[in-house]
Amino acid sequence: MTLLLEIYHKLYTTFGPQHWWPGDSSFEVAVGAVLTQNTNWGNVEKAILNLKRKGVLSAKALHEMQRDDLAALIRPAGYYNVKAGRLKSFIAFLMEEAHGSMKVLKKGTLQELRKKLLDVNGIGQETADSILLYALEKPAFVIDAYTKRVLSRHGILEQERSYEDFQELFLSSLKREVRLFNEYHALFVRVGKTFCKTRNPLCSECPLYGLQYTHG
DNA sequence: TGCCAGGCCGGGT
DNA sequence: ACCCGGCATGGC
Repeated sequence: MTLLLEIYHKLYTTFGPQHWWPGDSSFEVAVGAVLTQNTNWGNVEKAILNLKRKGVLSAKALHEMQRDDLAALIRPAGYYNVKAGRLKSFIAFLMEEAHGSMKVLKKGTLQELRKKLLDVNGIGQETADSILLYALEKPAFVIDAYTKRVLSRHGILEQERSYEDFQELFLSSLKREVRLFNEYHALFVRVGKTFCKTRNPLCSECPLYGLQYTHG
């Protein structure tokens, strides 16, 4: 068994299924992906709840809304002016590309959609992959701060390495399945939150403790 | 109370 | 090709 698969099994055994991504629709998932940029998920939930209460959690409604009005609603998510612009950029793309329909957008291929998403202002690699995986159900492996931190703390790949380097690690050794990629990334967030906080050094409580030490 | 949270952009070197 | 400042709220 490969190292990456072994890590997956250890995490899954410890934490069980994570049931990601929280959201009632693929559109909501995509909105959440933008709002959660460098932001606590709890704050994102408050922002999304505001949109739901106003009845504007749809491409059409948000497309027609003024940027500043949207900003006021998503205020709890932080960076609200920036994120209001980013949401409107994404929605303008969705309207242009798929008449505002996530279902229509889903018809594209992973590579084609990834390239187009990266051209949208405010969508970088992690957000693009999150939308691809969790909203559009394409096998894109999401690399985030937790993934990098957990892997680097266990001596598998240095934190300074690029997004592509980390992603290649997974793509080259795992079967490209949505179900696996979904659960795996969610498990990294889980283990990161539980045992791998920014401040804490490598901790012996972690299910991955003692896995592999190539340095440190 | 300061630090942190499921990044990204634009300008500078 | 990197490096950095800016963007902001809420919870512990």
